[in-house]
Amino acid sequence: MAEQQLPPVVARMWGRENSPRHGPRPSLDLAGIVAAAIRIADRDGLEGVTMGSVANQVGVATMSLYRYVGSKDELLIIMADAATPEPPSIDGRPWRDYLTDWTRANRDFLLDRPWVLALGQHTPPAGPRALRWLDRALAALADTGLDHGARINIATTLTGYATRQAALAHALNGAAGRGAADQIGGLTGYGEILGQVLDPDRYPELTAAVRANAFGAEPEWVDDADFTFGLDLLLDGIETLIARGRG
Amino acid sequence: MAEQQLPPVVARMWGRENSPRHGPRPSLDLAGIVAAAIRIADRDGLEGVTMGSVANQVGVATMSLYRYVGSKDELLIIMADAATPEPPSIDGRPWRDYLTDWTRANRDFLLDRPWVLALGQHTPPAGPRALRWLDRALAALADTGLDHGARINIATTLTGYATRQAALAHALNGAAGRGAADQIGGLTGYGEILGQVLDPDRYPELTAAVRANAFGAEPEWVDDADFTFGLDLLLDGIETLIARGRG
DNA sequence: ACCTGAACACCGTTCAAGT
DNA sequence: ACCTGAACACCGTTCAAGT
Repeated sequence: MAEQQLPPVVARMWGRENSPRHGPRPSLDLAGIVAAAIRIADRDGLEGVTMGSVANQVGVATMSLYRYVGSKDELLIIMADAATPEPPSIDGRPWRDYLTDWTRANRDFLLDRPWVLALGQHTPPAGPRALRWLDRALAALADTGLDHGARINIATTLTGYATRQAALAHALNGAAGRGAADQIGGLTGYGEILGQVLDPDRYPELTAAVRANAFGAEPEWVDDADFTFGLDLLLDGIETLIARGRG
Repeated sequence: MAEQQLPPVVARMWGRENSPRHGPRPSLDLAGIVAAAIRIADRDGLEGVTMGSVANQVGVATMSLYRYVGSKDELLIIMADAATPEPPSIDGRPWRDYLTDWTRANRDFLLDRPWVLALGQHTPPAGPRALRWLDRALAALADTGLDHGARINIATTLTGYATRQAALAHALNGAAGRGAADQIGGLTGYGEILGQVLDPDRYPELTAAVRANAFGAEPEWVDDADFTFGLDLLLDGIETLIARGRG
């Protein structure tokens, strides 16, 4: 009975549609459609993903897709989860080692598939893959004495960090993009743009930062050293918290 | 000469288009168009914002807008910046006090205008308002002995945290939405959904968390206590860093 | 029960014509 | 130099008709 009140998207992500199954066998399945859509997104970005292009890729009429997904929005949500890899495995490592790896893998996956970034994180994790990541982070923190709420919070904060970092790196490196957003980051040099536009009276600190070349000509300020820097900030905070709980 | 190579969006955000100015006076200006678009987004969300609806709101034909913006994408980027308030003022407060306030104000603004979340953070900050926020964060950290790179990094991490927190809170509270994404968060009870869907063997830790009621029936786990919790994690990390630099 | 052709409503953008 | 009507290409979605 409870099954019935699952939101349709969630039900579909977990293969829980009630499928009556008589009459002609379906010539497709959701997984095939989603895989095709992911292939298109990997090749052409998110704006290449069209109900038409997906149907075409799968060899079917556009309207047939509506037998398998409620709407394009639904398809996008399901795609984002299906495109997420498995989290790294723990192998008995201490929590700090593992979560460093976990967060970096999270960022790397988003750099590989930047279109997942564009899909936004407006949805609490609800797909099988997203929840695996959450589960693994909780497992890594199992022996720290932190309660479930704190552990969930930490995992959330770390994904947030990975997401932000990936978005920034992508924006600054992404000379490839066609959209208006991509004009800002690309080859032109972010620091130079700021230098041209800032009034030193209203933006004194930023002006100083630009003059100190804090935004190098190359987008080095979002490279791996910076990633580690911010991550260690977070992990130090977590370590403090654990010590406090024990002390 | 340098002015010329500003990306068009940036030039427009800072009022730097080269305006030849003869012939009939324009009956509109960018600011008016952007204000109208923001009004629509506040009322109807982002999907209410259409070149047609904006033009209508401003009393002009749809195509006239293309005299003022290069594309709809550009308009959205400019909107996001224009809708950002001024950052809180420092008033000589110590960095930790101020950055706490700064981060919370950042989140609150995004909760007020959730459509800015949907616009994504795929662009490095380039508008007058976004850069004011960055400048103020740098100012707060001026006396800490951290270099520009570190200070920029910290500001970035804190905005990332505010964004993530706002996105999550909005998703979990947002029974109001129409999209497929909003079905997951709303009234149904996020914890209940997880409970129905999780296989305890593959998701042992999450299952335990759900049983421990870590995702209360009310979405209390993204409330203010949680916000402060994660933020303090970050600030503790920063404090450690500053102390290390001085020691 | 599934697939599909035709059709609808809508939307971003271009262009040539007006003043 | 600005505004606009007409038109184009495209897209998500519905529905009734086919098998």
